[in-house]
Amino acid sequence: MTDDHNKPVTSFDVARRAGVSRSMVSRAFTEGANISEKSREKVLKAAEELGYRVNFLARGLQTRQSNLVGIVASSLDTPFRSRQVRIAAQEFISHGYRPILLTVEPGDDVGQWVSVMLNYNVAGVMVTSATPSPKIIQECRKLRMPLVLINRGKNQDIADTVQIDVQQAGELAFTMLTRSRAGRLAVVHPQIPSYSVTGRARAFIEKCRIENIEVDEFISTSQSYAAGYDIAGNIGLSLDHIDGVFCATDLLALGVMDRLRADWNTRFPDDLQVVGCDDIEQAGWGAYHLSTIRQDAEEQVLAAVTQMLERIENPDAPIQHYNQRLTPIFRKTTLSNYD
Amino acid sequence: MTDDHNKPVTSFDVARRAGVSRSMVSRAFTEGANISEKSREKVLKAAEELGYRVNFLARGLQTRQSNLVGIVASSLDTPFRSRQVRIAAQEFISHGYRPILLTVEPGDDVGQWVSVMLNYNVAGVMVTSATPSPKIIQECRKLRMPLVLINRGKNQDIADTVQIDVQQAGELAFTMLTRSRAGRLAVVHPQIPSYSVTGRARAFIEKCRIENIEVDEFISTSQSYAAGYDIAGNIGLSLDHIDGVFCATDLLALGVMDRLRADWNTRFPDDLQVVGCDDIEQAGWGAYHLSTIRQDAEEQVLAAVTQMLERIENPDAPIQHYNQRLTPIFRKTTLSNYD
DNA sequence: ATGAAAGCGCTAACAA
DNA sequence: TTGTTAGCGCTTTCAT
Repeated sequence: MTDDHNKPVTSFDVARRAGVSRSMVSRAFTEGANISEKSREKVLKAAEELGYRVNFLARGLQTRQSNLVGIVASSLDTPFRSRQVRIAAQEFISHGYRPILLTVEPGDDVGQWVSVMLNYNVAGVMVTSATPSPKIIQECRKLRMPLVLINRGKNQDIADTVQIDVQQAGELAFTMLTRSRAGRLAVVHPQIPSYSVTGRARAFIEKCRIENIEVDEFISTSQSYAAGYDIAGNIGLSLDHIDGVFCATDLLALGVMDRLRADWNTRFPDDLQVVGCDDIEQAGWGAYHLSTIRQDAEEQVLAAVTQMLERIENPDAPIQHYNQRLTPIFRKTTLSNYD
Repeated sequence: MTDDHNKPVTSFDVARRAGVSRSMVSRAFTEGANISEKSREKVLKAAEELGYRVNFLARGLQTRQSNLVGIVASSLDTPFRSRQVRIAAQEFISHGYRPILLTVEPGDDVGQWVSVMLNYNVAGVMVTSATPSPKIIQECRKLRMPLVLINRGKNQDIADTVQIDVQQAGELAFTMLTRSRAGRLAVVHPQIPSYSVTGRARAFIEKCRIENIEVDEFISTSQSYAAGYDIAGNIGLSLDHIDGVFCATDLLALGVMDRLRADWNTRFPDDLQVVGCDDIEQAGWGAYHLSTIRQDAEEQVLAAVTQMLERIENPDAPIQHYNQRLTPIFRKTTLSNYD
């Protein structure tokens, strides 16, 4: 305990103290290495006394692989996204990887961040935000750097992806709304296009066309609660001829409901049926009981992590696309369920 | 473009292609290095063509410092925590650091994770979850590894901290509740102790004692919405003699409100005044309009990041404690404001 | 301004 | 089972 030196302690120091070679130190800290129990204990003891810790960066340099992975995500403080990230981080960690978290801000170029990850020799990158450019995706591929995209569309089959079936989402919403009472519908979705969110709205509209049901389209400024609250100002004006609305995002739906209740005293589902999408925790809260389409974050992220681990294992395997199952959740903003 | 080799390209390859030495490549990628503009361009061009990227791990090995930092957080998918983490990540990134995110699960030992960070030569660690043991804190200190704790108490002055004044929080809640109508109060807080959450509840109770006001204590199983919803079953039974309740957490408050509305048709603030703490986004939602005590996540995290950067700069500076300002937010679950 | 050489802390191939 | 040697990819004196 007398070593208050400032110098970080290296394997060399441990080796000397334990009276062995540096290799032995390395072996003592390597799973399943060829070393006698006695030596290992000797080394571990010396290491303990010196406060030695393996430098993973140096190890990675040598083994040419790090157990770092990248997670690039936007809107991290949004319920659905934070859940995704929590699960992803947890899952990676449980597999021995350490996630570097890169948050994407509205103006950012996702590709830039993916690119930054390359500097760290990460074992792979998971992105759940805007879609990186094909160019950067190509680069990853060329560098054999595993890349998995969540809900960014199939992207010309050049990266592994996990996504919901937007078509199914749109149709499901339609069915949930019209099952009991066919009527005049509406959809609200954000202005800024996004594969998954815009996609489900488009699919919904398409389905309405096919079924010959009129549908009003309300464009919000974003996918947030506040955006829903705002746009509901317009929806309120059309309340007399709309009886069902599909909000492309739960958050949007919650905002819409609160505004409509406040300014028009709307009752759900009697005056208006509402269906959201995602199934965030808040959708189930007592103030809302929102009927929605569940996109299971856990299943989604687990699938993505699995894809990534598999690709790390085998970089040349064919591209994979995991299509996520969607589940209708009937709570109290729709009139009836499937029975 | 004909180099589809599998080998990662190194500074050596770039040097050869550019017809210079490896040192020059290094210089070309180093801010303010001694290199002519002409050479730099030459190198950059060659690098571009080869798809070269500096290996930060190797660089870190050499310079003995990495721009990695650790964030260890629990309950990442909770509104307040996810906001903290989003801001922290963003802030670190904007300062050129890359955050490694370690999520702590209920059974986990925080110290273990802090310890893991040490393997990566991180520049520092921020923890916003359970408190690491004094032992690990000491170890960090010994290794001169910057460590900043958010809302974990002052911890015997051995680590930098940012925290709210729990005393003030408790008193503020008391004042908000009793300003207009003194009465019988209650407090709900989670069973599992935590410096900040338990602290404010204790302070509230203490204040009640001092002011000679009776206070009922309800212990919830956690700080979640669901826990609030559950415990409200008990609160409902006492509704006839309670007219104000302080929930140690906004989430708890929201759960309490929903349950009380559902089962006892309680109106806020007429039947019962409620004050939460944190000021998460949902507290301001139309369904709640919860009066609360704001703990500004942005200010908090910025302060923590600043502390960390300062300590990286100067490891021997005296320990710092940042006491965060609390702001009462009067919305619609209390009868009046300060005026 | 540039190049040669040494070394960061580690692991892996090879000998013994 | 253990030690020796040679790098991993980079930066950094120190000459030139």
